Amino acid sequence: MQPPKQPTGRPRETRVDAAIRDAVRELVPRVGYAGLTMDAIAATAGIGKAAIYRRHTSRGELVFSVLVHGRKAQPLPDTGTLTGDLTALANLILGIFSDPVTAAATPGLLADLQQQPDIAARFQETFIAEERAQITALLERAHQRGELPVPADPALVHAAVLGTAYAWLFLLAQPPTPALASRIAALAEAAARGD
Amino acid sequence: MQPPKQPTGRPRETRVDAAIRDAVRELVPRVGYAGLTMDAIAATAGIGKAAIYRRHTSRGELVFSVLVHGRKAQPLPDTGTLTGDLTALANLILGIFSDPVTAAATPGLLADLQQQPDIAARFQETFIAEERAQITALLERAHQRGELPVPADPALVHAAVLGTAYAWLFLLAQPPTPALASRIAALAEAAARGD
Amino acid sequence: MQPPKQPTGRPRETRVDAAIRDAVRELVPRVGYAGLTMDAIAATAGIGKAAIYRRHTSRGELVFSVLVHGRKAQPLPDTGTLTGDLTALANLILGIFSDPVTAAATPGLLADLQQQPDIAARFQETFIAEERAQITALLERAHQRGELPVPADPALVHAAVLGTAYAWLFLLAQPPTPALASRIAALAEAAARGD
Amino acid sequence: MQPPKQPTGRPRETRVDAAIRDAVRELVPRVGYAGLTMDAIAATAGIGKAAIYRRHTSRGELVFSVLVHGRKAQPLPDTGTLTGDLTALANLILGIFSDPVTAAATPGLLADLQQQPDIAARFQETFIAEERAQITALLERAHQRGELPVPADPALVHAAVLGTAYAWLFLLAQPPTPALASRIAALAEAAARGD
DNA sequence: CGGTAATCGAGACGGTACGTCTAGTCTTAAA
DNA sequence: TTTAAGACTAGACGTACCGTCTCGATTACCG
Repeated sequence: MQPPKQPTGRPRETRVDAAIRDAVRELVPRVGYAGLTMDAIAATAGIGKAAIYRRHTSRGELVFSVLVHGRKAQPLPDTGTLTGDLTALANLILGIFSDPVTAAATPGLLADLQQQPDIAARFQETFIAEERAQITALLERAHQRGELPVPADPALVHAAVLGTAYAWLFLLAQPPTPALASRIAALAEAAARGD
Repeated sequence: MQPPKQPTGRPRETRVDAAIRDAVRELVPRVGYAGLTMDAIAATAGIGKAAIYRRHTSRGELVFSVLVHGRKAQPLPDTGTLTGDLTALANLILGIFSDPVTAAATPGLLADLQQQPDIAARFQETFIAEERAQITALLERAHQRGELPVPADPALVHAAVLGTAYAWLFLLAQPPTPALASRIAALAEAAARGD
Repeated sequence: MQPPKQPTGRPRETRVDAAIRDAVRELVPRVGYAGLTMDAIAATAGIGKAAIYRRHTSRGELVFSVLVHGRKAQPLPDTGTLTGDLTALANLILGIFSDPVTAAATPGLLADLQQQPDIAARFQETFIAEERAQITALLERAHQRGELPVPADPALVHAAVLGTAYAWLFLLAQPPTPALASRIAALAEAAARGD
Repeated sequence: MQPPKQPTGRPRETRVDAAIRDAVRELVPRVGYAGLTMDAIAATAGIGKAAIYRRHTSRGELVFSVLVHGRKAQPLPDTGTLTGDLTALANLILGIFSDPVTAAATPGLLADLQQQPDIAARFQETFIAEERAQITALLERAHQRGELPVPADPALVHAAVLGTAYAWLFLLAQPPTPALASRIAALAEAAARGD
């Protein structure tokens, strides 16, 4: 473990980080992920491009950091039933995907992950791992309550909830219905029971 | 009914279409969707760029035409049971996603669909609509056999099968397991039963 | 000398040659020499590009043929005096350069000559050689009349008349004045006398 | 009087201007004006195309700037006689036209002037105006010495010297002879005397 | 309080792909 | 063999973007 390197020189301005974040959030819904350019971000934020590259290594890493890494973890409530917990999870995921900024950026972000292993790893370690921990916990609670006779596979439940929501919105391009979360929860519960 | 427009001038060469298709199939797994350039396609195919742009309006439309539209429809067998039919469907979808060319291109292609409504529409009308028809048919057969007391929602089954497979491979980045198809089929069956 | 090769098949249509010539003459003043494209010529003439290339080897050769080679030789009158003959010559050259089509095409044509030795040779053998013959003849007549004690150098007279007119119009970009021809004739006469 | 516009950002590098100039001078004699491409200039200069377009609006403007505008004015000596001054002028002009770079570029450059009024104006204001000033001065000196009873027309002398040299080299495609300069001077002197 | 060092906005830099355009060739069916 | 129509290869065009670098000015800490 290296010593925390005493910083010298002029300190970075928090204002710049905020301006970058705001500029990305403003631009992504308007021009899309593919139309997002570093020059436009810098111009919108009123900063220089060097200030961005001092904080982020590439455009993909920038968008990832702003949209995924910068997201505050949303805790899931313990509703007391497996169905309730899974419905809350499905609602949470649908909420994330329905946010205009996330919706516009997600497919492009996933495309970038294919080519950039380091960002893909961070995606797994943060967003995916956090969700997985929540799922593992709620399945464990259900197992302890006796709702699940055998321990469920968290990966399959994860894929079922996340994938069905993603496919509904981005592959089938259908608007979310009020009942969607509970229907996703139902099929995820079936996946958990393994029947 | 439009008149069959008498073609004049030199007809387009089938050889060029084939060369484009082969070049894309060769390049995509090697350089990825983002690294695919029109110049490289033209050079690899041994043709001029104008010949590509005469046939395709954009890189996204080109890859879509080659990989999605050019795909021959694969019929699903009637296995006689809902479980068997859904397992065959899951296997078919996993097979498509596991093809090296498709796997390398799919996330990038889906990202492009967000920005290009015309291609998105063609994606819905071809790939999605064909799959939907197959799903609708197999659910109808199951209903007639009495396996499904009430008619199932094809859209939810579709999202469940397609999305879970997609999430497993591209979001969770896990290798497919031998049991994956049958487990996807099981949760899709639960979605079909609506329980 | 090869036999005059008996032509077989469909004979070439004179109409096509005329259409090409008219199209070039129409387009050159409008779009300039640099803006002249083979497609535009073919479209304007209502013919196919192959019909042009069957008659001309390149764009430069086409414009040369139409504008220089296709020009009917204009005979100079024998005015009886050196001054009169040279003034007629200067008027002839100024007239050629003042024609809208020739004016728009000449600088571009000369630029092409630098790169295409075969066309440059034809330019020398036709336009330049014809003018040179006229100049040689009028100088010879003046010598015989006693106006020129010693034979003059036709090349210098040629350069003086042709060059001064060209420079006035295309290098100095000045409009021709009524007296210009006689003033050019005067300096050419000085060049002929060698004083 | 406009404010001296405070420059911000990274200043342009002199090195780039020099590299562009050198590349053009190297390429023009080798490939000709028509064969000169922006890509080749950028590659030869070892710079990006954007650096060229940041400085020059078109190929014509680039070559003009490098070859005409970048030329250092060559002063004419006061030889004390009209003949001597005109011979020096003719030698100067023949020298410019005989430079391999200028010779290869001049006809193409003049062709471009026909289509680009802004460059044509700069050509008049720099190259032509400088020469005209020199000619006006030497004619004035001759008038004051009594060599010219009436003031001569600088434009005609200009056209005579410049045009005869141009025609000799580029229209008649003849190699310059040792006596050429003095013969051009003689006919220009006749033009000055107006006889 | 003056020096050191990293920051800031601005924008030029090399490199590369884009989609368009042109030249000159070739291929069709019809004449 | 010609015709009109138009597809073909090859390659330059001028624009746009990425990620880096350079400028003068600014802002903290350290001695």
